[in-house]
Amino acid sequence: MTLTVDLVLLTIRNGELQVLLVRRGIPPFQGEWALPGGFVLESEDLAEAAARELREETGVDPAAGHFEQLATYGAPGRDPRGRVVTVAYLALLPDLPAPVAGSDAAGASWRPIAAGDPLAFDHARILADGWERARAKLEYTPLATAFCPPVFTIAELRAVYETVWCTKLDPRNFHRKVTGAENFVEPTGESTIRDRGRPAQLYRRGTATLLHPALLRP
Amino acid sequence: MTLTVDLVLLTIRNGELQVLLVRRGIPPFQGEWALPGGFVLESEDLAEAAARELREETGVDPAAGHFEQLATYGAPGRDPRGRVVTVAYLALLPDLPAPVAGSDAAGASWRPIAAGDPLAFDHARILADGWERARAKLEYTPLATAFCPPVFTIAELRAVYETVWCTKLDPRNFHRKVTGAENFVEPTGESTIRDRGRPAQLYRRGTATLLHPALLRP
DNA sequence: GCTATTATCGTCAACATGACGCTAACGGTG
DNA sequence: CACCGTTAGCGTCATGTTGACGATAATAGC
Repeated sequence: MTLTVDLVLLTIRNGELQVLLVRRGIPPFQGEWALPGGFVLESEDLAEAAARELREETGVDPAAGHFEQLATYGAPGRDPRGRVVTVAYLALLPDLPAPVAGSDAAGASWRPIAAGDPLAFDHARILADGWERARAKLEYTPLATAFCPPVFTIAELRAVYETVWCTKLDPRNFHRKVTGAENFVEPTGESTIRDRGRPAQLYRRGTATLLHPALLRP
Repeated sequence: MTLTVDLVLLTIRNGELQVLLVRRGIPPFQGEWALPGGFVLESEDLAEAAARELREETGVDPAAGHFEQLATYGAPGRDPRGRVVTVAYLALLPDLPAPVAGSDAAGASWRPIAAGDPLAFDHARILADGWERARAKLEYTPLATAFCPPVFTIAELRAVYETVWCTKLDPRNFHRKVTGAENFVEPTGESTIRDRGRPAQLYRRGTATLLHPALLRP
């Protein structure tokens, strides 16, 4: 029985939801895209193994965004080489200035999730589950901020929702909802100009862990 | 690397939330309560292994209630005998007329979850996670019906919520909410007398898989 | 200045919710 | 059979949230 961890790393770049994929260097599925992952060592916890892989493959500090266990996949035929069970972890990360360089898998790159690249093993299913988990968590938790840098505008936060949900949201209602929710975001007092138009206030993450009431998908 | 499945089987009996526990016959933790579970066979999927254990330990058909993967636990020291990773499954079951008899584990019995029995391994944590999952799922899915027999009254459904959430709900508002939600429950046309008082209509599960809007905990 | 653009505040109707009054329909009791 | 305790189910009302959208503010570019 072989146990691995696989990572669904999501981020938002260029206004698209992207996922970190690696090109497989060895069979099976050689040359195809796959989720990054690796073996669980004898002495480490599952979350540790996932965090280690995250650092190795991307140089990213797991504390930068959000990190949670997604699900475990163990269908008998999922790896042609034998019985491999994998514990999938989901991470939501801000667009990182120091990405994949200098890391283990030079073949790793951010790919638009909507591109629908064919994936090795059952990774398409794992990715779909991760995306759905992310969509759901945006509804009832303030985790959208995990996609944002430490300081951000309400419009940037709204773009996260619009990107993950593939919808458009009313800027005025969104602003009211987010600034009205207890401890979702807190103002820094600063303001900035990101695009054209009136300067926007800057916010940082609040202390809330749940959104009450939820911000439901349209 | 040893892989097992453990089961968090919840049901409501005598107006209490109860969990199926077994007395361990062998060390470690001999004589203590533990969640039922067993090894995953080479040829079976994880959900299959969990369903097989469910049948073996309780004689219950997994289709009777609701069944889902909960999470995976693999801290290095969680089993003193060596590295054992366990995939936990959660089942919500109606109060079954033909329970544990004639099954594998004669030592299995339903225990009130509130009793706070000390559990072997990290099973207290797994049970707590399962209970919390159940509480959360009642909010935004119609899964409360999984605790009910095929036909039930609104008051019985309300008792499920009150038991799992440890609260009291207003019978009138609950009735309005449940009967007003699309496809949560559908009337059978029959009515019955369960306690004292006016006879109640009988309902069966509807086809909905999500509750919209949610039924939030007070 | 003037315009395009974005941020933020306000307004209003529709809807959902919590609190609670009221009537209906039973069983039990004198 | 009248009466009462009990539970089911309907209606009402004040309150809070949401969606749609008008209005104003503050910037860049021309």
